[in-house]
Amino acid sequence: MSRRERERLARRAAMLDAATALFAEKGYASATLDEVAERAEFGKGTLYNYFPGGKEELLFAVFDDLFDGLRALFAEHFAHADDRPIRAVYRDLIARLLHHFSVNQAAFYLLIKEVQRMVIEGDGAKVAGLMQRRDETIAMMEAPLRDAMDAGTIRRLPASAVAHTIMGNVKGMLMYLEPPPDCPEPYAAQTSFQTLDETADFITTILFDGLCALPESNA
Amino acid sequence: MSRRERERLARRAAMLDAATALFAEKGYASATLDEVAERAEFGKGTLYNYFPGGKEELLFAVFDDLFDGLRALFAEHFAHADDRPIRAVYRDLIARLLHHFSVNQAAFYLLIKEVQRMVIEGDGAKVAGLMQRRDETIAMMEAPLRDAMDAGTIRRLPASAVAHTIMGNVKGMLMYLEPPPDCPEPYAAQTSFQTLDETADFITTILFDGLCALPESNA
DNA sequence: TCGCAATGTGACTGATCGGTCACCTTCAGT
DNA sequence: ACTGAAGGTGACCGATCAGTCACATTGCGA
Repeated sequence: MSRRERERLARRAAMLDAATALFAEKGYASATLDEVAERAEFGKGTLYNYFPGGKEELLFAVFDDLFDGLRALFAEHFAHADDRPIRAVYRDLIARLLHHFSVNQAAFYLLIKEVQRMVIEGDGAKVAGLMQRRDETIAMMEAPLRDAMDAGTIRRLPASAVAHTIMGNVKGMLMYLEPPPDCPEPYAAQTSFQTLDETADFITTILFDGLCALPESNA
Repeated sequence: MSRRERERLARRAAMLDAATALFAEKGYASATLDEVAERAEFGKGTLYNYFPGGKEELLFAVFDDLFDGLRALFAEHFAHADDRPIRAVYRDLIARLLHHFSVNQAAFYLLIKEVQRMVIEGDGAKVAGLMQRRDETIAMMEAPLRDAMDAGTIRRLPASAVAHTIMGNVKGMLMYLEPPPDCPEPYAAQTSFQTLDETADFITTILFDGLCALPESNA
């Protein structure tokens, strides 16, 4: 039982890794199962033993992995972040998210691109499930926001919209400053920020302090 | 000269319209030239008389149209917006953008989805040109921001990053509150905002006033 | 050691679709 | 009216790829 099943899980993971990388590199539509099989070092037929639903089941399994990763990040972050100032908690969360997506570029591209595509092109039930997972994940940011609103520490606004806004700005800034992957010549020069920490500060400043609230007298 | 050429332009426009709608509905990869031809009420071969580069040339022509539309919107907006308070100017711009994309959903989906896809999957030169058009377009928002920064009205931050942030938040909120197009059942309920104006206020409040700056004493 | 059940495999198939081209229609100029 | 060039057309072609299946391989139990 153990040996066999452990191997099975390892193979499944290898396939998921290959699929994740390829879907991110070439896009779901352009990646072929032959390539996935080749990269995972299995025959194509074997993919169908592990993912009978074929290419689409593979994609959803990849999504599940990505959301699990994000949820783990949120859970871990908020577990250690009690009773610190809300702005600091979210500044660090934003920095963590930037780091997470920066290390794990495949996750980043899949979440901004393929989730989007499924939402737009996919059929009802599948999309609904996907959106629900996405919203559940993002909703993990909401409770501390609500608490802070109740405590009067931050402005009262729809918490769900604020959570989506934070996530959206993380993705947006990464998009803005990492338009690669293979980055042609005339790009990348004017990115404004050198480090992910600077980027996190920028996002935090805009979202928490606002453009209008001037820091000091200013010139 | 006149009659013939006018017709030619009208046909070209009809093809572009059909392609825009179909690319937005089904995605570039899934839309077929047969469908485009059918919807435009032309034979497929005719497409190649107007767009010898085939499907890809058609896509880039569609992009050009979309960016032209956005540029016209920016130009028109800033032409009438001298010496009003910067926050009001951008609140109205955000409302206009929301309205523009809301009316012109195809433009919205293409800009968030297919431009993204080209950036990630397309080859060097094509992507560079596309990014340049996008950046030129968004850059039209920068000058008034720089002026306001120089005047000390708003916080000094990288203007390009701020402009991309504004645009990104417009797109992000539309994404958040219109996940259709065909909208399955379990969705759409929890959108937080009833009107585009409320949405514009939300974005403006977050970006200009910030979450931390409390309006009045608050409870 | 043998046999068989479980699993791996990749050549094959059917469907799809971008792009082509030989033919047809239209219409401006005479 | 006639004619020829310009432009429209859709059946066709070749390439691609998801998914299948008959066969090979593996490893466990006896």
